[in-house]
Amino acid sequence: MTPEQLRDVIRSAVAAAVERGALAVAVPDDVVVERPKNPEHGDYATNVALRLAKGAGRPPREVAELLAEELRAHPGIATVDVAGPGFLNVTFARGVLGAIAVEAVTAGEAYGRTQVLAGQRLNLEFVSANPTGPVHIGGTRWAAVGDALARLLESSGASVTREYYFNDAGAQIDRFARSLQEAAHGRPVPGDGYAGAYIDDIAAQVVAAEPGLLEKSDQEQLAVFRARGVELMWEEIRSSLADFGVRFDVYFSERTLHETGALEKAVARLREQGHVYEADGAVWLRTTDFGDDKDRVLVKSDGEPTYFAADCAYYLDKRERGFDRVVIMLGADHTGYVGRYKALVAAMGDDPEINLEILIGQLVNLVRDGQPVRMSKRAGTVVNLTDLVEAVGADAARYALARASVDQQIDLDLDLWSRQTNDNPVFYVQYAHARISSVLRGAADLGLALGDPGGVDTSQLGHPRESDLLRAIAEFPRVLSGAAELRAPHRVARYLEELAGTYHRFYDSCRVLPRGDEEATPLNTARLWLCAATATVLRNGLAVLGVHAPERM
RNA sequence: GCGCCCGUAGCUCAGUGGAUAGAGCAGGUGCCUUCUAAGCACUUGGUCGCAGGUUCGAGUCCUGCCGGGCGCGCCA
Repeated sequence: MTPEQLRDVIRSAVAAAVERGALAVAVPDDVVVERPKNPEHGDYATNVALRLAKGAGRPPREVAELLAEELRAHPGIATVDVAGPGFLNVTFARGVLGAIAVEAVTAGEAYGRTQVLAGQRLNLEFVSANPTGPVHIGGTRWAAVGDALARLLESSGASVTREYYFNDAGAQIDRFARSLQEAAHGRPVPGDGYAGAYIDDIAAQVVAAEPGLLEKSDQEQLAVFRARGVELMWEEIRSSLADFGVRFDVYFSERTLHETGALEKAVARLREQGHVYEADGAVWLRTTDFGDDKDRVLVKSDGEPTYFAADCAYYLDKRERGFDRVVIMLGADHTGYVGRYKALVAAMGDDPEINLEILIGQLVNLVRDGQPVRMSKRAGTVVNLTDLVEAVGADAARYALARASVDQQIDLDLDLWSRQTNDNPVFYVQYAHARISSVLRGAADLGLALGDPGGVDTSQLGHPRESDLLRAIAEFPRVLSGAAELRAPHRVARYLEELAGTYHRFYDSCRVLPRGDEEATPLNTARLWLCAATATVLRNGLAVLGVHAPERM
């Protein structure tokens, strides 16, 4: 029996008590079933009696006793105790918990998937780094977290489009092109330009591809550096993300918004809605009508559209593609955008509480020798995605970035991570998987197979460490759906660390394979299923985080 | 000044109103002739920033204060 099934059983017990007139309450839709920390509190506990007591006008313990009586009649439940202020502590009958191992193995890759977000069409935008340089450390965090979130949402039944918005228009592209041009001529880059080895590198590639370029007119040179430079930078970004295991469904170019008249269309729509006005020679959106701090300029007095105007057009485009909700991940340095973005959605006639979700993540600080690393583009001390992957490997990098809450600033110690030792919890988790793989190989060598699911005697699994492991495995679907709803991929990582620990402790006290020339017993087979189930969950969980589950370490 | 995030063990951090607040690392003591010791057991370490409030119950919710980070352009 899974916790979800127990929840239904408890709800039925409440309904039955109401039915026979023993309890006068509304049957709750949601019943909380939790895994008690203290093993003396049974396999599962519920606070349902505490919650119903007030409505029933009776002491919690009395309500608990009533429900306990109903629950005891269930064949899968061995004991029900009323404890403390009115908790119900439930212990399953022997073998009932063990069935979870069979369920996990049988479901395989599907174990943990739910339909809690079924029917939701989501557009998830993340990274969206400008093509004027490599993906920096902050963008790398969003790559790791955003990709994990996308997988998490999908595992809960949502339909997700991963999107990258790519700012290939505007002044920063002009500065980028100018920087390339100066570098190609061996001149120092302009003060407001971009510097670094990658600029020299791309400049050289552009020149190599366009013989005679440096003899052409200034305007012609700039045009070529702009077009080819962005293209090359773009390829580098995409390939570094691909090496990181992150792919997007849509790469959306800002330039296309300018070229297709989408900006004008968006401004026209906002004007129709009556939220646009002109002042000081500029065109404004009255975002203050929707809670923003101040109104925002759409078209500057020089006639040029603002970045915000492109945002409006981009939102309109997403909206017309039929998404229920537009989710955008931004760094903490973009917190100021939330207000205006909500306002633009409202001004378009949509509901920002329903159609928009902005996830703000805190920044990543780098630390070396316990001292903060001052990053400077000009000094070339920027650490980017590729540097991080080279230093610690993609698995460790992704795991490290995804295991922290996005609300938490990360201090990434470069020395620590480049040591690549077991300071890194990813090894702890991966090691558990490798260890299980080794046991399963050993079983195969002995001619031991899992066999038919119906042939397993799950009642063999009664050791406390076995029960711990089964309960941990049973949590997985709830961990995934909870993490998806809370947009908190780090919960998956933390859960996997706990599961790995639970397995290591099981392994330490429960021998899986028969020793020497012993005959295999039903207990060996049952434990083999338990191992396989654990491996399934570790694989599925690591897959959500985009981290490999090695068979050997 | 205003807005958002954070403050939990020596360090880095978990903790969706539940019972005795946890993990990894660091420190100490043990455990490999048999399934991977990248492991396990035991152990040291806490006024959950401070003060009020809400309730059967608060690290978690509310208010105020203290401390740290980020943001408040006709930049992108």
